[in-house]
Amino acid sequence: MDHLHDDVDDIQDAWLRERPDTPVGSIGVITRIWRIAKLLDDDRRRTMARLGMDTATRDLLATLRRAGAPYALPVQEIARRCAVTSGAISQRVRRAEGQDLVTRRKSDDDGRGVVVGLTPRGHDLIERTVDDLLHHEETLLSALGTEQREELSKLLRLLHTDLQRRVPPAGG
Amino acid sequence: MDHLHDDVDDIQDAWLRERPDTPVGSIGVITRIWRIAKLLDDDRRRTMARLGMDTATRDLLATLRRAGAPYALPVQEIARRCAVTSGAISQRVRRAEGQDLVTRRKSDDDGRGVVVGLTPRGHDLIERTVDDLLHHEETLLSALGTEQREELSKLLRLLHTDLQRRVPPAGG
DNA sequence: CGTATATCGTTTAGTGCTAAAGGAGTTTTC
DNA sequence: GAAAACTCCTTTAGCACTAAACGATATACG
Repeated sequence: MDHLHDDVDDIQDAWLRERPDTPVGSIGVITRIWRIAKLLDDDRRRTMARLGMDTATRDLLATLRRAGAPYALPVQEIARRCAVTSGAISQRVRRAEGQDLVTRRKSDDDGRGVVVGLTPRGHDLIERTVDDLLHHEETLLSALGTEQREELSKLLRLLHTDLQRRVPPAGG
Repeated sequence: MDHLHDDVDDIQDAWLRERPDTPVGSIGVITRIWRIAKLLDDDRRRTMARLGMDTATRDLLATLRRAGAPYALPVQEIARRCAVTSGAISQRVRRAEGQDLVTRRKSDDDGRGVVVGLTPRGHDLIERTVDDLLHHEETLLSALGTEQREELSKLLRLLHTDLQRRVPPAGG
């Protein structure tokens, strides 16, 4: 039996009290996902600040590193993989370029296209950061046992897949 | 039959391929929560824009409305309930005050304190908005059956409760 | 072919957050 | 009961995003 109770239960109860006919069923999932995402975001921002980085740059470098050699992708593809607009990537790249972490070059195939690649400095930096972060985030989930984590992943995957169909991505 | 596969599986597989010794176990939960939160955020922003509102103002008005009569709370308490800094609330209140949706008055008990209350206009606006939004968000979860939704809520509540202990709230 | 349409990346305006600093009022302590 | 410490709210600087507008190239079509 879980006698666990959180702020989100309060929110749901409050709407039920104030407006008994309003459907409150989505709150338990949606508001909790929001709140957890915010806590994780705040935590990651601080962790990155401690390492002299920021979350946006980390996301950019990690995406390029993960792509495998030669650690380069077109802007459009980075935007898709990071789930932000191409304008956001443009800004991220400009910032990272100024710190010599990435380079831009025109695409060979397409005169409009720009390919962004990791510099050695950028490669180094992400290499030194990614393990730290993933170890740390492992501990953030220690409230959940292996089985609970798998069950949670499975349900979130189902919801994520469906929402991607339902909600148009942030335009490009 | 979970032959389901999403972008997050790709991210996890890519790290495993590129750095076999890095612990990737947290990705399936944390990255998915992030992505889902972003999709929900984008969707809510658009829904609110369509209704001539914005998500920050909605959050403020909803918090006051939910508190019940007389629909007024001190800034500090709003910040806690909305899980943002008091500086953010200060800005939200200033914007909403300009549209005659809320009022500020000095607290009787504490010369430092400020109490923010809904105006009739603010009450009206949130009343007209909240049902629409909750009905809409109900449909966003329709990929999940009743039982899955309850299981998901339960696991998220467990994680949320634990993270609130672990991660310091955004100061303020 | 040449014009219309679409796509790619960038830029800009607008929004909204955190963190940190500051002014004002309150509580604690000796 | 005065000084120190704390709390409350606001303000500011800095970051980062979306949406929309804009040039530049690429593709499609009659």
